[in-house]
Amino acid sequence: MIGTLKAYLRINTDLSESEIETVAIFFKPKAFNRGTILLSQGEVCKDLYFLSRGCIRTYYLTKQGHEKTRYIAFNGSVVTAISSFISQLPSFEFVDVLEKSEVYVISHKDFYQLMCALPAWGSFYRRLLEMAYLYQNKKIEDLVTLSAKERYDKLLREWPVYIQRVSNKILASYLNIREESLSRIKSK
Amino acid sequence: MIGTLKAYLRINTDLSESEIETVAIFFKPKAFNRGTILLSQGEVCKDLYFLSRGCIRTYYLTKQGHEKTRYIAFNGSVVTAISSFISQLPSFEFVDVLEKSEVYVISHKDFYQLMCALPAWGSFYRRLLEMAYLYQNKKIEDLVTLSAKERYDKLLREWPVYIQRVSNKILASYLNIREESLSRIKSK
DNA sequence: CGAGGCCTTGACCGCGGTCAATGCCCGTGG
DNA sequence: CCACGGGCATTGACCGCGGTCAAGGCCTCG
Repeated sequence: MIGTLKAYLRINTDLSESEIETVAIFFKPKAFNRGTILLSQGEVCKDLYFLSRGCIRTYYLTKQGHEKTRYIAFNGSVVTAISSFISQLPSFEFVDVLEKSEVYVISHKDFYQLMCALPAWGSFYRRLLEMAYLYQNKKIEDLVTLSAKERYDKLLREWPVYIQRVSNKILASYLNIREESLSRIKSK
Repeated sequence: MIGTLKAYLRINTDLSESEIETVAIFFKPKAFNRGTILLSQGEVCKDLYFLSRGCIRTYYLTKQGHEKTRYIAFNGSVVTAISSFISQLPSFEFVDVLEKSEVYVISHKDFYQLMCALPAWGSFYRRLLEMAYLYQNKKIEDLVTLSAKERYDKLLREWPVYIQRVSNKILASYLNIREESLSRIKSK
């Protein structure tokens, strides 16, 4: 539904109704099944996704081969491998699909051209960056001040949707806890 | 020296020479002694500092009353309580002076007005946000993949200036290690 | 039906946090 | 000028959180 995208733009940008129409043209609809890898480590991230339905995450691998999940996106949010999207250098992170998803994709090229054409689009990008910064900042605060159990409890309290929709394995890698420990925490 | 600021702007922005002159007018010189608190928790951050000489950091307090240092700025870099500067809400972090410092201050108001007036200033702000994001991202990666000793070794290898100029107490809070553990790590 | 992935449980142990005592350096004031 | 006090650094003893390794059960899907 293209309506979901337009509704998102209405709420999160200062674009006029006609500018929203213009912008929406650059977003192409796509659909993916669970397990699809949208971006691999080493590739340059050329796309930004608006997720209208489903669930997509980004993660990277440690030297020991463990997955670390940076971000999990649900319906109505935007997701990309930000570092690579910003720098247009090879990505250290993967992007993959956790649930059958419908997305609207905009290319890096179009995204930047819109920024020159529409000042409100530049403001929107700024807001995205600000949000991403605040998000990472919160994450660091949680990592350094909370115990594993406290991190889980907080997520359960504030964003129960994570616990409902995401497998333990991935939840654990998101909270930076080993799978086994998370299992023990859950069983109180 | 106002020259340091202009040199910084020449390198890090797309401003023309005359725009640099314009911008520089909004930066007011100030000097602070070691120990000065530039911003306390609960205050709204109204200033962004370009640090021409000295050393300034930002930190916050945990529930247990421990300091956690988010960022340490040396000569020639920019520092502010970003979260509060962005949101103009009360800051959860402090900003304080680690060494006698000379700075150039720009107010949030002037900063945002310049953004409307000069597109290149908007791009600069975007770049600052991008850098801040990448910095936080790296920090998370280090926190979740490296041991305390590895974090220290990495800092020593890549940014020895931290170890040279910053006290162990503050270094420890920056690396998220207890003071006592850092002491043990240093003595091999 | 079998295979592979996910989850759970158990036993073990090491990193790094905590608490406490002591030493050292430095600025400040009598 | 020296004595004192406070902050920082070091060292020791202790221990608990959570990581690691291993085994077993339970799904789902081909």
